[in-house]
Amino acid sequence: MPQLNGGGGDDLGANDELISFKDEGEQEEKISENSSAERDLADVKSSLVNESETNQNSSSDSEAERRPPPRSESFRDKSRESLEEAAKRQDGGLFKGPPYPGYPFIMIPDLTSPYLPNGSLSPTARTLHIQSGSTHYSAYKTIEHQIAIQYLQMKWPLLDVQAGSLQSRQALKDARSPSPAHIVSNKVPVVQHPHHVHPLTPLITYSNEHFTPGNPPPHLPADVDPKTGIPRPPHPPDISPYYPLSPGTVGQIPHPLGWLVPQQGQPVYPITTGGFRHPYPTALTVNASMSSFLSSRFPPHMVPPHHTLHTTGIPHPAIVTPTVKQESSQSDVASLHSSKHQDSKKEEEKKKPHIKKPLNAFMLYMKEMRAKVVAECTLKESAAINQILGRRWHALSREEQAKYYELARKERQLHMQLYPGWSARDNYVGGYGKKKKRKRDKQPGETNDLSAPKKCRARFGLDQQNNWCGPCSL
DNA sequence: TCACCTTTGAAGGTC
DNA sequence: GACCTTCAAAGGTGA
Repeated sequence: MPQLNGGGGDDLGANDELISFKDEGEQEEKISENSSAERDLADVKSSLVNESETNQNSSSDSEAERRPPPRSESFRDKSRESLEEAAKRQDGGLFKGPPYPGYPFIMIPDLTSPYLPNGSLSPTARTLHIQSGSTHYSAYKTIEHQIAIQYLQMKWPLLDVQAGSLQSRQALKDARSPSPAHIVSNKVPVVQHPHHVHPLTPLITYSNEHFTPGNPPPHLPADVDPKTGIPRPPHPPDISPYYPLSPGTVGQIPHPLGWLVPQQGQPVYPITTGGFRHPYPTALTVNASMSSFLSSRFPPHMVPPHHTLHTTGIPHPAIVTPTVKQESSQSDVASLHSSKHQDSKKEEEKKKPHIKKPLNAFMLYMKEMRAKVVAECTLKESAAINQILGRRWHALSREEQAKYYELARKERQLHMQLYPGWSARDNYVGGYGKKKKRKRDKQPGETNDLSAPKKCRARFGLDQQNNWCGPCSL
């Protein structure tokens, strides 16, 4: 399988990415999850039913010989079969584009990726970005917009602001005006509440809770979150909901760089000099190409500071300040009331902000697809949803998976640039070898007797004959 | 209130 | 190198 890194020397990507598909033979996976929801669910349902049948059969020794192969292989085979069958049904003509119409990566390693192995933009890509930026320059009135767009394009090539999409450009231009487009968007219906949308990156959602939504201007139509009831700002239709144009997108925040600037009533991120706060503080600093580009293209006062912002104590949204969650009140209060400032300083130093791990490909996929699965299925239990997502993940074509691997690779790259000294071990509670919590004690390959779909079936009433859960169609 | 469940992948440690 | 462990997201569930 294609090495995503393409031998480009980038060791950030996992070498074994997509290798699992080798085990699946040469299946012609022309099916994507973009197949109709019904068909997709039917496939999932079929797989789950087969699995359940397998489990049922496993209880009978007399049928042991007729039992399908081990579960994992069984699933893969079944998955392949179901895929092939589905491919036939679809007559090969229903392949719709990837969920990111504007996605510029054609997953040919190092041929189209605008990033050099070292993570910086290649000259060609940079040129493209600049050119596209020029195009947008005519469309936007303010230079602030230009900075925002350029930065978005550089950091998140998925963002369809440069795809020449008149719709997207119009959407951006009219971001302040109400548009129902996001409602009818055919994209993955992950219209997350800003509270759940990472403000920095389209896909990583390190610490969404830092960005509680502000009150939208009265003139804006409030897209009310059905769950929370909190109004959401309209979202540009062609922009993946993961992209943080905003909690508040453009329209909600007066400042054109509002997505970079703390919203009112959000003291989490202190505003630095000039009020500029960047969600990925060092991203602009680290990326020399972008930095020089900004410096040369915009007046100094428009260019974000180049010094190490993140070292100044400005938390990245990936950072979950311990004081917010766990170690909060007690020690803080103690430090406040303590006359020993030095001790409190030491304590504060010990309280290193929790920098979350960058999301891997599957996590990125889950974040995108979860809402869709939840919408299609009555299930809301994450364990069950994750099982479905896991199956869908395996059902994805290589190309589609490659997108997420590529995204994950870039996220890791960016994360590593932002936090050079960070290690995944930093997040280990109690250090390696000391379990934070007890998880399931099962042998590799062993599954719990009560899988999530089974739980679902048990909960909603399993049709034992069909082994089918009516309410969720699984 | 919080661990658990459940998924895959990445990372780090151990042997 | 193989194997193991932990964590990343998510939200319902149960202790």
